[in-house]
Amino acid sequence: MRVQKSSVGIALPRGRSGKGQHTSLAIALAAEKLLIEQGYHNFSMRKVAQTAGLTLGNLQYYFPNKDALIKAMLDNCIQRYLDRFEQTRAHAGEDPEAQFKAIITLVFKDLNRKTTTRFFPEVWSLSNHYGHAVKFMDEMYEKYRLILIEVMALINPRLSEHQLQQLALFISSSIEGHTMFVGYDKPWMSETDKMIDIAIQSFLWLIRCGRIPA
Amino acid sequence: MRVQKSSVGIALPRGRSGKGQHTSLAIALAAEKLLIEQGYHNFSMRKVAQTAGLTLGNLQYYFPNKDALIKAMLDNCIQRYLDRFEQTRAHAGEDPEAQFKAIITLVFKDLNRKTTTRFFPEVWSLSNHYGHAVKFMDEMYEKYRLILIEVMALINPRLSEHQLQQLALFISSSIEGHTMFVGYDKPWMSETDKMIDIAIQSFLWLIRCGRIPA
Amino acid sequence: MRVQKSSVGIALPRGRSGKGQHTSLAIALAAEKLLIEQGYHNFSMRKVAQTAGLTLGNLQYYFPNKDALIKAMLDNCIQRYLDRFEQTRAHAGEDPEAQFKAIITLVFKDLNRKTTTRFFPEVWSLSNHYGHAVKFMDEMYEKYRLILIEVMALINPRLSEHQLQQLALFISSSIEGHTMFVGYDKPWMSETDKMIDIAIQSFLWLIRCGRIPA
Amino acid sequence: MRVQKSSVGIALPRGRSGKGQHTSLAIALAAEKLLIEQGYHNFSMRKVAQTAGLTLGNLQYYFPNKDALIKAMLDNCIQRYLDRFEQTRAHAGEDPEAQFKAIITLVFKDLNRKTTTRFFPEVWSLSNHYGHAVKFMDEMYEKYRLILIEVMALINPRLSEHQLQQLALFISSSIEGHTMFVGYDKPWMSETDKMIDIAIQSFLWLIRCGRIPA
DNA sequence: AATGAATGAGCGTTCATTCAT
DNA sequence: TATGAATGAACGCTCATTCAT
Repeated sequence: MRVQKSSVGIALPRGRSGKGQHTSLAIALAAEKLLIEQGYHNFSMRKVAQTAGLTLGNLQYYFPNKDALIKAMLDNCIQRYLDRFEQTRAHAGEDPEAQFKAIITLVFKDLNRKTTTRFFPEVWSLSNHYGHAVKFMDEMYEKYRLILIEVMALINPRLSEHQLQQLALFISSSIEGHTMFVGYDKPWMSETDKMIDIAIQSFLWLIRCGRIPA
Repeated sequence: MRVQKSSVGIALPRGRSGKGQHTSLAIALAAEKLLIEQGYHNFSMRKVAQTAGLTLGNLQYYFPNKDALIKAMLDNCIQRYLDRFEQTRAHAGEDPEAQFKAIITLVFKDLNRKTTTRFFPEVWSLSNHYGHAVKFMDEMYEKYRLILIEVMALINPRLSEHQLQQLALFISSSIEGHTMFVGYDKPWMSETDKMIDIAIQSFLWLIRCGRIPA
Repeated sequence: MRVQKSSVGIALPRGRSGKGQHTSLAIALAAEKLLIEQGYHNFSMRKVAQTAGLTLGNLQYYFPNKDALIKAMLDNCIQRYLDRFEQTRAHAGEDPEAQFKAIITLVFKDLNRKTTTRFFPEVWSLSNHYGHAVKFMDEMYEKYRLILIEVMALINPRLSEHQLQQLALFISSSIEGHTMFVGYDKPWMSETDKMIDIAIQSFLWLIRCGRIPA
Repeated sequence: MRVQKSSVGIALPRGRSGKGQHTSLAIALAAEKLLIEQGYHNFSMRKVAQTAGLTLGNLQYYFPNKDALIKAMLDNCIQRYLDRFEQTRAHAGEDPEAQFKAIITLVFKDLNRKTTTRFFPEVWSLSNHYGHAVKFMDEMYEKYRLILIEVMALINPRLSEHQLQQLALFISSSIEGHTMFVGYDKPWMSETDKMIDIAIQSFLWLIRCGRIPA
């Protein structure tokens, strides 16, 4: 395997310096677009190459096999989602309850986006037979829950670490489950706001008064 | 086994008479098994044939194309899931709250089964690009919600039709969302019982006191 | 091979007695229709069975293989074309020249029919690799030429047998060649009458004054 | 061999640069050979690949589908036939009548070649269900007729454009029709010369004295 | 970095044919 | 006569991957 050398003499893997880095990113984005637009069963190296405007040979210079490409695509994706969470929380001001409401609302509204509606079910399916998707999900949802935990702890400081963990798991799972029903082009898309209402009510009730098991 | 061959010589669709009906069913089950075991991206006519112990040619005598096979598999599957709901409810006695708890518990526990954990994410993904999967989901979840609605109406008769609809949507969506987290082989599988606890608590609170939007 | 016995005790091949004979004919006609409508590259036992409203199994009871079916179809077809020639000639009255003009006109006009335009090129192509099509063509065109010869001999009795043979070959070949140009849906279809004009002129000139080689 | 690879890096269609161009041509020729040898109903990508000494995958790298291959084969073929016409005419000297005789003789003699006898009926059949074969025939025969028209106009300058068109159509159609009768391995192959005699006589008579409709 | 060429496997599908009933 | 079941081969096509340049 040929290795590119950067100007400071450190050996870099393919496509990690200068133009290559840019191309790698473009490929990851093209791959994500293709996955969303066509689904995993239409996700092929050839089509990614076409979507990215590359030749197949060149694509495979950057990502020598399909697994590597999927991994890169997921890695690129996870970061963007986490950034969104953090930003929302930062913009929601100091009141913990307002922060919580903002996050729940954000995540729910996000389900309406074609990108989210299409992307996650593919990943969930993928995670049943492709190891890296499992890792992707673990990392992503872990950080997601962490944010929820921090906010919930402010709302009700009496909750133990364990109880917070379980609440976060329940809440995040519940929201994800709406993807297939209120997502983009799904039959209950127009009911999203009402789902948010119900969700916020019941989640806040759980945080404040629920007898969450220890 | 009922034989539908009529005495007036009307042609039957393939695989609907005697031996054929049996083979058709065996194929649908083999297909389901394969989908669960290997995922949709490994779901091919050849592999279904192999799983069912048939030659490819013979499989395609029964199901002339892949769509027809998938349709048959889903149709076969939907019925079995709905039957389970009904049975559970029937066995749960007369108390509506007990019935509700039994159903929620059943559905949650069902998520632990490998079959369920693997099957549904594939269908959700499928439903983004295969029409019949959409229809399958619509029918299946509609009946599922109907059962929830009936029981909830008994628990709190003041809830309007609309409110019941929305509650059912929220509850069923929330439960489905746990598939990827407490399902078979998933990292939080052992927390299932605690999730059930939380779920039942918050769902019952919603049914009794929640200000569900109209 | 099972052999049916007729009422007089003579063994008949499949499908030659009573209902069977009728079905055999229906199959031959369905086969011809399919060939014309879809071309030889879409000509399969299955499609013939479907066109004829039979099951594949039953079709193959009458014609145990594809060759036998094609043979039957061609045999059935040849007779109908020859009958048309004879009838035309009979209806054209006593004047030989009028008879000749009538035949030429008939054959040319026949090229405009979808049936003829589509059928013959398939047979010509078939005759390059399927023995029975060669035999079909030989028989059919031989009788066709015979009719031309009889009429031409009346127009110019000085022509030798050999000369008549060659004239008939030239004339029939020339007309057949128009199939691909003035046939049904072909670019020069509307010029058919003018081609008939030219053809009759030049053919009559040849018959009367041409120095046809001996 | 000209190499078309440009220096500015513009992507070329597959098989147009260097080695690829050579392979593309070899494939087209192999395809033609197969069509002639085995007929269209035996014309498959696999057999073309085998004839050309390629793997199926590689053949489909050059021609991504069967249509593209057939198109390339026909396009390659048409040019060679037209070149022959032009050459013949050029070599026939200045006398228009001699040119005409030379062309008619060439085309007739060409029918005796296995290549021609087998190729054209396949194309005629193809043109009933494959669009590009229609285009192939239109272009090819149009140029063919154009050459005839030019020569005939010199023989009899009084003929109108329209009359020339019709004569050319009649003459070319008539000659084509002989393919199935005096072609390679056909029953009247040995009579070719006599057919040429008759054809030239009657065609020249038509050109000079025929009352060709306006 | 980038391209074009090549391989071999697998896919969904159609088909002629055989056979038991 | 007629039907349904089954086989095995072939087809057009897409694909991941490898390699030379």
